[in-house]
Amino acid sequence: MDDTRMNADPRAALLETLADSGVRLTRPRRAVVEALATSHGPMTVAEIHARLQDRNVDLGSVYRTVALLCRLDVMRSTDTSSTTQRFELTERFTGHHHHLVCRRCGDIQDIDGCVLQDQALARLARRIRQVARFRVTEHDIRLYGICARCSPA
Amino acid sequence: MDDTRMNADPRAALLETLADSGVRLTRPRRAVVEALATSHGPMTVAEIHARLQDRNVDLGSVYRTVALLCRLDVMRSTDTSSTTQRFELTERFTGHHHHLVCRRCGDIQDIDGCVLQDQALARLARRIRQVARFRVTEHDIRLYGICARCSPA
DNA sequence: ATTGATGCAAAAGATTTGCATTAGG
DNA sequence: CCTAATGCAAATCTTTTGCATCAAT
Repeated sequence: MDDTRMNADPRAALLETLADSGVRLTRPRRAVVEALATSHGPMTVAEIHARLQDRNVDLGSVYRTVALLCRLDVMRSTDTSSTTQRFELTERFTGHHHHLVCRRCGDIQDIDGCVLQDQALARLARRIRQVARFRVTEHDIRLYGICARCSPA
Repeated sequence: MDDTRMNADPRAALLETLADSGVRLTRPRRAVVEALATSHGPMTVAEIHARLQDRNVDLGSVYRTVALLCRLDVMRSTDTSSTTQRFELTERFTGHHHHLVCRRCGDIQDIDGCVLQDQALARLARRIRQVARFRVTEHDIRLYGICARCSPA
């Protein structure tokens, strides 16, 4: 596990991507970018919205902003077992990382780096391509358990 | 990756678990067990229900059966990026396995076995317990890409 | 016969969408 | 000024729940 997290503060890069894409830099979009900049793991839309309390942004606009950022390949919806989607910045903004998933509260945090050997991964991908005709392009390791806040003591 | 899938047909074990738990062995429950027995990966409730077409089982009853099986630790909700939950049998019925997740259609299939070295995993878990106070109990490796059916040719 | 489970329908969440109005460029 | 984007509300989709009725034991 190496410790290179790409962007401690991806704010500038995010705003630049938005500007380059030609969309308007609106108050709701700036607000969402602010919220994302300080996240330590995938967030639900409601969580993002909650960080915008005093900014008076409509929940629907947060949904639309997240959808926009997904189209721009800036965010993606991560896997969750719950009925509520969670979104995170793509790895070009966060660096390669994996996830700690709490079985009790459902919270997900990032862990930087990767324990999979490139070599082992390549071998597996080749094998899967042969037996399942499935082309592997990315991977995620998810470690499930109980997070600090949910731990008995 | 070793190839020990625990139960080619978990049907009997499932029915036995239900019987042992003291719940009634009803028509809808038998039907759901049938559907699960032949799955090759996590399914949505709608997909399970679809396999029951002619059996005339209410969608709500499928939801309730799945919830029951989750309480009995027979199934669990797996992670998905979509807004629709997917459920799979727990590893005591399927054996340890990981997942191939299609980025295009969202379908998820199982891959038996594991590429993570026990040793590497143990080291990582220890580290995470120290730095994040998070107790790892299970893990999943997810390989994303494009499945055979979604592949151009 | 009992009572747990079902079917049906209504309710609750999460997400998406239509439309009149606002504000970014 | 022009029109993309917002706010608000209605619509949609998934999942949960209440209740009268049915069927497993």
